[in-house]
Amino acid sequence: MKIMLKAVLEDTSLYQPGLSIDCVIFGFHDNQLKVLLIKTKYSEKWALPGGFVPVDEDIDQAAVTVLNNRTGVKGIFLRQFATFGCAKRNDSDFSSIVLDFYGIPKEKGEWYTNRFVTVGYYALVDFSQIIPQQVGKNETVEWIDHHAVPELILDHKEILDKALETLRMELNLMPVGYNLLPEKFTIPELQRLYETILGKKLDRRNFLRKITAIGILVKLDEKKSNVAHKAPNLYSFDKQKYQEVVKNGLNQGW
Amino acid sequence: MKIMLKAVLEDTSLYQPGLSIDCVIFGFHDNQLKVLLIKTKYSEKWALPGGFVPVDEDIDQAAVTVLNNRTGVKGIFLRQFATFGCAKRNDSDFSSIVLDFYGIPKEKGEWYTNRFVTVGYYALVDFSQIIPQQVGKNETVEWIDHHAVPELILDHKEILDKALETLRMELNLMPVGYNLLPEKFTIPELQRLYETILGKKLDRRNFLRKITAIGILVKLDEKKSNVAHKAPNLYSFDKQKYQEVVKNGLNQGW
DNA sequence: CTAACTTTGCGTCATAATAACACTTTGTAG
DNA sequence: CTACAAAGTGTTATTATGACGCAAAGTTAG
Repeated sequence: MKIMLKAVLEDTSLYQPGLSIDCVIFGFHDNQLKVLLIKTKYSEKWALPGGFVPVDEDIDQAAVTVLNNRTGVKGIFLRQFATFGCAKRNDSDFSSIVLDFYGIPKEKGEWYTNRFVTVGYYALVDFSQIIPQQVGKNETVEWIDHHAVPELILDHKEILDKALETLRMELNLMPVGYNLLPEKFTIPELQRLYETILGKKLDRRNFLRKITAIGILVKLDEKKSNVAHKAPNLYSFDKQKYQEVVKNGLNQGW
Repeated sequence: MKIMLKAVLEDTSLYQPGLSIDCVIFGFHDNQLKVLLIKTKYSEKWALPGGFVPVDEDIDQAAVTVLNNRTGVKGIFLRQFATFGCAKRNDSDFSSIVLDFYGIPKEKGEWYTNRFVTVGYYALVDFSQIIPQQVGKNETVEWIDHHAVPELILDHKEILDKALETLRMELNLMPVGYNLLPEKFTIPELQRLYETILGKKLDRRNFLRKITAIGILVKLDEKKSNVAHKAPNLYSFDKQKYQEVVKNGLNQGW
């Protein structure tokens, strides 16, 4: 949220006032659902990667920019899920600390101390292809297991929770995996992804049946190597059909 | 969106800049899904009821205020569904027309001519209990069949479409009807509500089976009177169970 | 008054989707 | 070569769904 705050304050007229973007960036590694978080130097707490919205730019585009800055990857799954506008988001103590840290005088930082509303986006990215980008010297970017998320600034925890809740719900409407797994993967890996997102165990055999019934998987003539026990078969997604299903949706209740 | 624009411009520091609320208010009458729309005097086009956000107020609360102003009813179903922030929303031609109409000089109306991002909410209300409220003398408020929606200002049509799409999707996650129907209603009425929202016919007998299986209906010892043909039985919702199901959700795909 | 018609209410039946579970295969580790 | 762990491939019982049939209740047309 404070990407290039200094630069923004140089000419605040270029940015939408009182509006920010926050991204919940999910990755999958070691059977863990990871979230990309930022450790700021001006606070003990962590934060979601975020940014501001140029006045002449779509908010969706601004979210893409945030994502590119943090992950260096383009063309990934990104979806708006909610907008957060509690009045108490206006934590002037917090913004004062940030301004102090950067040595910005209060008059100049007034734009930033006003009440902010933030639009939440969540992204699904391939962990193995993303090297967290350090933006500026004053923060560290890290993948953190979603079960081990430390205290976050402001209402970022609430935003993160809502993102995960939305992702869980969207699992019923679309397949997931194309964006979170490498090109080639195994069914057990895909299953563990689902289990991790849902937070519960699934039956191996029933999972296979349901997931293949969707018609988005391509069984490769290749097995995973260097694994303990029986080598699982490798699969990849039929990108064409995958996109179709994402677009048209799965189970329609009515 | 231009409720009390004049009053707002009196002291713009009290309002969140560049941010508005737009409400898609659904009602059900004569087997038609109705939307509450505003006919403004300064344009041939219609608009969604909207408003601005006081800086010290939650956006959800601001949406409630809009709703109360328009329908005069409190405690109704209201849900945020998306935020619209296309750069082209910044239609300066449009805002100039509005300012001209109200006779507001350009300097004073600068706050309003800036680019706006709007948060979309949709509401479900009992048509029979709502008398559209006229706010100010320069606009008319009317229930309009969602199939007969005229041309709307800016991207309001897109917002309306997205609201309906969201409502359709949410039908798979929760029951609907408590907010749209009168206290007592018949199964055929409820079915027609579902059919209207979904835009397709449902089988009478299968509908009854599915809807009763949810366990939210109470069969009353009373039949609808003054109707042609066989008098249908009246039902009401078990409010307790209804709320539970809305909270916990229906079909879990996984 | 009666026959035709419309709508409601309550079923059935075949099929599809889901949950629960058993056995075999393949490779590792000791 | 034996024990073990994970993968792959079933089966079966139960439930949910979709497609219909038929009788009851009330209205309308002649």
